[in-house]
Amino acid sequence: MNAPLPDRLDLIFAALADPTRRRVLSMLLEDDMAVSDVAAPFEMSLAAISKHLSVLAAAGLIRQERRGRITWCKLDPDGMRAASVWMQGFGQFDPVDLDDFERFLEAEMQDWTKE
Amino acid sequence: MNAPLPDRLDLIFAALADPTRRRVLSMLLEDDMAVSDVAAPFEMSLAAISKHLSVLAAAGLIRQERRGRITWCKLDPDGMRAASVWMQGFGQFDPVDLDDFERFLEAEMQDWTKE
DNA sequence: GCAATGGTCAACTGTACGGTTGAATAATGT
DNA sequence: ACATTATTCAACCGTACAGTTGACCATTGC
Repeated sequence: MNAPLPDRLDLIFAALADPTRRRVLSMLLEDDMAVSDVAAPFEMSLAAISKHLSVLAAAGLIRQERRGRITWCKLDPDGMRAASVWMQGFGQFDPVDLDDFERFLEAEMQDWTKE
Repeated sequence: MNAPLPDRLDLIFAALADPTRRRVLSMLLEDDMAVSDVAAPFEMSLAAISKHLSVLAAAGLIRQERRGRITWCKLDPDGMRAASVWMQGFGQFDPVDLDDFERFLEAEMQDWTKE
């Protein structure tokens, strides 16, 4: 069930390469959500979002738990941490600047709403 | 010239999603290299590696500097750091464990030589 | 039971990607 | 000048991916 790490990194980074999926992750950072609720703010079909969620789940970035007829989506930080640790080795081991992170998130927000 | 951040993250994560390119980055972590030297340990054509290097350069993960007839490839930690910072926000802000990183690199190494 | 809601599956489309080969460009060595 | 080395370019191939639509389960409400 646990794929070799390089393959897992393939899945994780490929999953993160899509802006829609990154935006979904940011949404889940605030709260667990049902699939429909995740899909609501997007302009694409529910099926498309469902696929994106499958990609994120396969990468170990989220976990989906079906309860009744709704499927809850929950962030799974373990997948992300694996990739993050891998990447840290290239950044000259600088301490992480959380202010930077907030600015980045803001920049993404602006992009979603600008169009 | 500086693309909006989400687009940059697209490029960065997409570049990292390929195991060949991650392996190239690990090689460059040890030393700057000419294109041919980068290509040597791989079983694919030089042109293929050249393309991979272009992808990495476009993502801001490496920088290529042509001197004479050889093109030197050098790791550019800035691109990676941008993505790393973005990711840290999802990992519960845990401190980075460099021992983990070394184990990960080893795992990748094993995979390259296994076959 | 029946209709509505929540989500996935299947088939299709267009486009991007990883790889190949062969020719082209440019700098070096003799 | 000429051959060699270093690298890219161009055209092409197969496959994977993001999106669509429509049919297909489940589960809940009346």
